[in-house]
Amino acid sequence: MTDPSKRPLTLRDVSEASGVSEMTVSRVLRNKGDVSAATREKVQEAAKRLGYVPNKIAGALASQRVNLVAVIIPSLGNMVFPEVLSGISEMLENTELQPVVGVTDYLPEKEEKVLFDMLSWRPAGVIIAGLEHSDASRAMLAQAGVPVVEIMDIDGDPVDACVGISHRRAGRKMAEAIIEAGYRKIGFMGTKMPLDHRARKRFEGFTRTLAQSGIEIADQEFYSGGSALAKGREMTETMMDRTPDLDFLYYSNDMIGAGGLLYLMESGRKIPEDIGLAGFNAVELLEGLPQQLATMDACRSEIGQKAAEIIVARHQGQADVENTVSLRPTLQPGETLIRKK
Amino acid sequence: MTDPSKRPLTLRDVSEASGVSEMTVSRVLRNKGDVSAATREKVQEAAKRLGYVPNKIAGALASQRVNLVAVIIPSLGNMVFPEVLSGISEMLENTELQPVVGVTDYLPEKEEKVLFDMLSWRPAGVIIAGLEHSDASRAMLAQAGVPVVEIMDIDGDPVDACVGISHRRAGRKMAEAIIEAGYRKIGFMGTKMPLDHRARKRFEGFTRTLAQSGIEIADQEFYSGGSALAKGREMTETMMDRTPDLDFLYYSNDMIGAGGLLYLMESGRKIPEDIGLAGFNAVELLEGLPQQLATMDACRSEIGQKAAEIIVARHQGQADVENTVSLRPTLQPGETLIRKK
DNA sequence: CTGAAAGCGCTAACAT
DNA sequence: ATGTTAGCGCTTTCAG
Repeated sequence: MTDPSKRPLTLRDVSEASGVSEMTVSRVLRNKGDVSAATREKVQEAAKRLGYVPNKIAGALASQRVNLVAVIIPSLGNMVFPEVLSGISEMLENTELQPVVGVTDYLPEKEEKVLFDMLSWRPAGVIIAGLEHSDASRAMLAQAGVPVVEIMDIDGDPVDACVGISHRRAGRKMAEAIIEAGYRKIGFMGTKMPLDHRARKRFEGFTRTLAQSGIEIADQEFYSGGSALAKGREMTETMMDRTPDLDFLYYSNDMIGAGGLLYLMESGRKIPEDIGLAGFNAVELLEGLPQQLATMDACRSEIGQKAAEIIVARHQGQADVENTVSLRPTLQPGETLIRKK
Repeated sequence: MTDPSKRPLTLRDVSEASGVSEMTVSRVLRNKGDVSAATREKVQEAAKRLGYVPNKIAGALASQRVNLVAVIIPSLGNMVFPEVLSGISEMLENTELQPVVGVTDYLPEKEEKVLFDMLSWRPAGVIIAGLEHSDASRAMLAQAGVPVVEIMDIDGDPVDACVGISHRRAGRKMAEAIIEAGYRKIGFMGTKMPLDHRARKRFEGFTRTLAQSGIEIADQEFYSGGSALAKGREMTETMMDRTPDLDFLYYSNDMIGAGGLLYLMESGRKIPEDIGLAGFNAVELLEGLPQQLATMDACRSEIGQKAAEIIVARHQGQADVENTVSLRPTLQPGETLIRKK
């Protein structure tokens, strides 16, 4: 509030200062239509001198155009989502569109509120994490009248377009790799999942595939809140005490996996001979661990890029844009998921 | 673009559907002014049935009021900033205001662009990281006509209000603690700092204080990009090879510090007898490390809260709000900064 | 308690 | 190449 007195400048102020009509000033400032070099000069000088900042609210109302893309994600603390955002920003960089972020904290009611608030600004498109939404949210998305891309997950029924990986498949692939490597007594650790549908789907794909080989999860443990690394340690200790003969631990994310890894190394367990480990997400952090944790890349950056690409294409009027983009995560065995013995 | 045909609904549509004047519909939807329970009912029913989403663009233009607070930060990848954001969101939760985030990637030109773009939406306030801005940016902030809070840092000259810690003091305090603990041969590792003013100020405070005790940094190493944990390892290895008799390593952030810690433990160094370590930021991650790294809390969450508090107070017309809030980071010695011998 | 009229600051569509 | 006119969808203000 440095200068609370000064009313924000309007086009009119620039018009008067430059002696050019408002309309022409508007043209110059938007690089629209033909304007002589001379007037253009005058206007730009005046605008800069006054420190004019256009009022997009008025502009948007008049033109019925908003260059904002609503991006709705569960959390910023997860690192996964900032990376998706980077992908989006990158792709939007050279367009007129720009992302605006809303956070839901994994709460459907909050998602509903955030969505409503963002839609009330009439964005040019919506990118939203997940395929599970309340009825009200789905209705809003369906009625929005702009492109909607649901991201991260493809196991479900998108309102419009979707870009992501199959988490069920990811769980299945991991199970297959673990069985293939000869592990049999498997423990699972993850977040309490009622609202983390993707973690839940991975778990489902995982257990189902094990079941097909006649294997049942030997132990499991869930957490919420706190330092993931520390939780990974704690849960691993708890579980190994409870079920000492486990020969593999599957973690629903890399951070708790890293905690488990550190714990087991300190306990003197031989990895991966004695016990194997795997996480999920391929976070950068893993590169600095004493041993490379097995993981699976969730294609975070590509998801963001592809989603943004779809929004841009649709925004430009292309109707024939692909509607579902299924990305394939790659298994990175690292040094903790290797044929047993 | 699920239903590209349907033009977004307007107040008028709700008005017609409910048989109530636009004005009264507007009143109901905003809970403003007195409306009889009966009409209120009718209107709400109609609005919900139609799936009406108010147009904030029109509303903002008419009322000259926008409930958005621009929050401009260098990066989302740093974890520091999401935490500041949480503090802001938390504080704004029960007000009519809501944060909108812009990211600068530590680039002054991008900051200028982001600021310009955000100001063109006429936000109710601005929270922006750092005290160093281009002349153009400072001018925009000064002219914005809304409260501006510069955060993270207080060593400098705020445009309006500011909330943060003194990074010079933080560097000094760490130096004092290290000297006090008896370490003398000190190495420093950090990011290449031309644009990270806060890291630079910590470094300055640190070296200056050492100098006063006649100590000079014995070795230093800088990095950019890549996995911070891995970089911490690499740099530490490089430095210990080059200068084997170092007895303390000060890292400009906890992630590289953690990498260094893991590396040194693997190398069989006794910590903190043999060599001491410290980072900066008190990130949650540290809780899961095999040994608790010394660090200093940057008061991230409080900074966000306080900044938001100032915006809210000013927004409500309080002119007498404190202008500079200096928070005091606490040194957490952990297990890696303890009296030598 | 409810309604009618007059803009908010800009741009689309038409002049000139 | 430049200017004029009429709104965009809502809220403010003032009348009932």
